[in-house]
Amino acid sequence: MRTTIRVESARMRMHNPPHPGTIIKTLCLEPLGVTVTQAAQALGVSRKTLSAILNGRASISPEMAVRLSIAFDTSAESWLNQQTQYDLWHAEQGRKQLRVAKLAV
Amino acid sequence: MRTTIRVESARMRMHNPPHPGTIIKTLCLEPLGVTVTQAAQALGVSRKTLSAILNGRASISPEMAVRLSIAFDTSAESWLNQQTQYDLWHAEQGRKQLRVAKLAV
DNA sequence: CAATCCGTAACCTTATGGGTTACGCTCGGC
DNA sequence: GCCGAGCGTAACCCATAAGGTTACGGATTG
Repeated sequence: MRTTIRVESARMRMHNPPHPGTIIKTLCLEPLGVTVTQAAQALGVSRKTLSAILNGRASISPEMAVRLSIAFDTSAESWLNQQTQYDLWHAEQGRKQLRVAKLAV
Repeated sequence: MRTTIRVESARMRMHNPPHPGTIIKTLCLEPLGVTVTQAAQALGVSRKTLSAILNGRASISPEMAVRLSIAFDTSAESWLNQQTQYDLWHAEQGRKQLRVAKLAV
């Protein structure tokens, strides 16, 4: 079974997008009744690494996205895109502080 | 007659996506006749930093994506997505080496 | 009480983005 | 032929961050 994760479009996004770890917890682990320890072992990473992601203290790395895609039969792309949206939103918060000249009109 | 069947999915892309730096060079700098030095100054980064990106030795960071969006009047998201696709393709190359157990069927 | 589960601190390694400085190469104009 | 502009990049520094191991304390449960 393939799980489809729906991501809001860039234009509709006005609020802080959730950290991907939140999605993993609520849409993957809890429905399956899998503990963090079990999931970490299945993913082949330490409990600390998974815990950091679940609690928003670490990002989804490209390799982790592939691991998630295997464990939960999803697409690695969807996980990485969620991380991208999350990172982008935070980067946009500092847009006005950047001193950048326009090169194209 | 020989029939070529093309199978391509998000999970296993056939072609190595170009590094975002290639896009910047060919679609942004060259058409505008802007030198690397000029572009670096406009973007507010060092020549070394931009050069590393243009030559595929560094990634597009979220902040850099916002800088590019200002300088070239594009969307930061598109730049970051290009980087994501690039990273993902390389991460997928090591998929079989990962020891991951399935948690969902 | 004992066993789990979990967050996380402490500590280490590796990787990477970004800055500065400096070197050598190439190329075009004078 | 000389000189400056442009460029790649090495060397070196700093900060951040992912990932690992070990260990601790708190919460929950049999």
